Amino acid sequence: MALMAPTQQVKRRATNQGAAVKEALAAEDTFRSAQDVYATLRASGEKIGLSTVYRHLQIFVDDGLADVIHKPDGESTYRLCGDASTTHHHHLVCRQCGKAVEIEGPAVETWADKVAAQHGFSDVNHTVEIFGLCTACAA
Amino acid sequence: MALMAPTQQVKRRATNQGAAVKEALAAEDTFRSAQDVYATLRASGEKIGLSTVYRHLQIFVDDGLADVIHKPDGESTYRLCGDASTTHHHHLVCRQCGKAVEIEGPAVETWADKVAAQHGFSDVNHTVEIFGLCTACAA
DNA sequence: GTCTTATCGGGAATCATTTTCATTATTGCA
DNA sequence: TGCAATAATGAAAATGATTCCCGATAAGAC
Repeated sequence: MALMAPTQQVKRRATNQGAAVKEALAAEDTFRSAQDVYATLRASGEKIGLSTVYRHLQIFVDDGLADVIHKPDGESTYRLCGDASTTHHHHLVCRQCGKAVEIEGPAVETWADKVAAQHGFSDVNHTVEIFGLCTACAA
Repeated sequence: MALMAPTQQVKRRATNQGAAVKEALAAEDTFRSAQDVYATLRASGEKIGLSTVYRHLQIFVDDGLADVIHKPDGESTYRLCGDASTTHHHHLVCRQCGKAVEIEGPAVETWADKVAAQHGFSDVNHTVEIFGLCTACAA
């Protein structure tokens, strides 16, 4: 249940598949679903299985290399977000194309902690995502 | 895609099942899953189908009577939150038992709108949820 | 009471994600 | 460099929440 655990890279083998998934994510600054990444890789001739895509995406999250956003329809989307040392941040996401901008809101962080403390909640954690239509999709 | 659409109650028949679902939700101030509500109702002898539970929960959301929170594991949880005229608010949720406290953060609202505007995003929307362990569950 | 039709509900169908497990490929080490 | 130990892979099956289908049921109108 430990939260906020910093980087603690577990021994990990270097494989083509792992690199391919990372590349696919790195190629776009949008949040993408596992199914989407899988389809893209297969379309580009990559030899990889769906399970493997899921596995690597989860690994990136565990290692703090990627962020996840759970869309309202239940699908999980991933995006590389610097290494684990990167500051805590949130996202402004286009609900149409998934393009995301990293944003910070120091005030929000402190506010969240304060509110939680006032109600006696511990081991606090929060999610803040702003959705909208990017200029491109607004057309 | 119209957001923030205020109450526009469609003609709706009064049924035992609908009342039962609402009662089940009203009995607790926690976010509960459809499966959970269904199990509770059946356990208490209520004659109702799973589809019906889903249907009513969705209706409550559409009518602005309930709020939804999509848990990281993909499950959707519901909670009655006043009528549609109730002010926009967020939640401080216990990730263990689901107990929730309604909270407000006017500053967050304006911040979100400003950030979105700065990046040219329109039709903005946001989700802010604070998770933690309530005093009861911290034990 | 009777008719019209919204609502039910059980089961099949979806769909994303996870698990299983036999096969394959990396890495550490002799 | 060669090889054993074992992490990684992937195809198929399993899971689990949610939705769809459609004949049966019941609420509201007259």
